[in-house]
Amino acid sequence: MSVSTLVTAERDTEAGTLHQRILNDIEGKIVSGEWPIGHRIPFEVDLAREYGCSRMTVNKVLTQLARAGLIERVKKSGSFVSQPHTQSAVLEISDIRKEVESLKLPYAFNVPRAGKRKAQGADRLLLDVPVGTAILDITCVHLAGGKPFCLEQRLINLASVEGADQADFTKVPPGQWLLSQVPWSSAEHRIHAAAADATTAEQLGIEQGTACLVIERRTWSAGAAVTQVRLTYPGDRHALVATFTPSS
Amino acid sequence: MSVSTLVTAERDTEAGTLHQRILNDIEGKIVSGEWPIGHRIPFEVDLAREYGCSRMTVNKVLTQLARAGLIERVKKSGSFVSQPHTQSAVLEISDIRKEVESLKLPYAFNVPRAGKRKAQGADRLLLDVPVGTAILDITCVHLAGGKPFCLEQRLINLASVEGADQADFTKVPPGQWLLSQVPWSSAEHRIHAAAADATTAEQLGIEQGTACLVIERRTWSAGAAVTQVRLTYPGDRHALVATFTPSS
DNA sequence: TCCTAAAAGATGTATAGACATAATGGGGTC
DNA sequence: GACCCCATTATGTCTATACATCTTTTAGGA
Repeated sequence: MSVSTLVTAERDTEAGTLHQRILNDIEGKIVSGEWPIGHRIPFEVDLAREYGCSRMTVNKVLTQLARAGLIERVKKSGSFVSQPHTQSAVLEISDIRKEVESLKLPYAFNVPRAGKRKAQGADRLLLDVPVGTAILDITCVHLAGGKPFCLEQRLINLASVEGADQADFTKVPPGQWLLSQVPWSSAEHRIHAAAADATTAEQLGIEQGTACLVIERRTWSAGAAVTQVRLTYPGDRHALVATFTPSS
Repeated sequence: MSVSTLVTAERDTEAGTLHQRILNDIEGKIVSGEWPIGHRIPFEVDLAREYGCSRMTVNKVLTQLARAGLIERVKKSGSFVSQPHTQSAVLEISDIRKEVESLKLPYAFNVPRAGKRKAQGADRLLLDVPVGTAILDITCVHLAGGKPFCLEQRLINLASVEGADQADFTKVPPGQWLLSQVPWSSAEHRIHAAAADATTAEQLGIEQGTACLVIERRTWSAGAAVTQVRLTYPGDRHALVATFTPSS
């Protein structure tokens, strides 16, 4: 059922390095509420004395905690336990083949539609490319155990992805191919619920109007739009799971 | 529409500190693909020479990049550009009042149901407390511009939250109160789509069967369950948005 | 009294050096 | 040739020190 799980923290309950021990210790005091929000934590030199180490070591720990958002540091004044920034969760979206295989179901996919065309005005909202840019428009149905699992509707910016027009997406699903090709990216996710329309319902083998979980992702690499994908899951059967622990 | 947006990176295109400059430089080479996945990046001593700084400075940058998942470090072998771990996104869920107010709509809420009771077997799946524990069971409807915006169904573990049984949740919504009370927490999110049942539909003023976005969150503090909440949004009207840029 | 300037106190950044740790590769031995 | 041991090498961690930077506080002068 779960798409994925991820825990950020490096949880060494039992101290490994001194760095780890100090980090866990301080984090523990914050998490437990022993040091409430707004509390000024001891100065670097005092912590250094307390743990019997140099200020540099403490400084690195505090820098890490500050980056993680647990504390805020003010020159001259000291370091303070910060208001939890709101909830932050790390959400990991693995590629769909892995997702299916982790459920111990045989994976397959088919491509009912794929074609090259010029970007139109409406595509601008999706892919962030100028009108007229050559794009690849692919629809892909992922199957788990022979039954439809997820509908993937994807646009790829041919200008920014080398060799995408030669790739054979009937052999490798586009998502997996892109993951292996495009080095790294920034991404924007949009997650919402929608009732399945007639086409979607047919392709997923569900009834029209069924509540579906829709994940739209836009990806950039070095400032240029790479791809836009819309993943539709039958909503009652699938969920995104994200586990989050402050720190790192 | 958007619940929230968060960008992790500290994007100083134009170098501030040496640390920042090296970090941006190396990250750039990875993001641009100049250093492809699996590429062994120069040794610390070589980078130190290249940037005219000490090994410690380079070491700190690489440590940070490793923590962010951009590179993997292997003793003796060197540091390598890592396979993007899959997509990771930082998802921030702010409290609902802020969410509504950021839409420039007047916020209000009402509490159709609230009561103290003992945890039953069925609650174990939700809140992770032993049967018989005293819990608070609250239903809360959040309104934006006078119209239902979100349905909140919440369980609070009275044993782990000081003063929750005295709090007046007709004045402050429970989510906001908890955020200000409980210092920090680990959380597990489950996001899925569901059709509105009769009760939900009535409370949200929508038709039965409407696709809704459901976010379930369980929160712990220092190992003890704090609260479980189920937020139901009419799906066509709301979406979660998460922006992600690699690096920390 | 009030404004300004200097001192003090905290973090920020960087260095050089030391030792620990782990993987690799190259012997040497059987 | 197979195996084990050890030197090599790159990263991991920590220290002691130095100077920069930014606030707050204090002291001084008009």
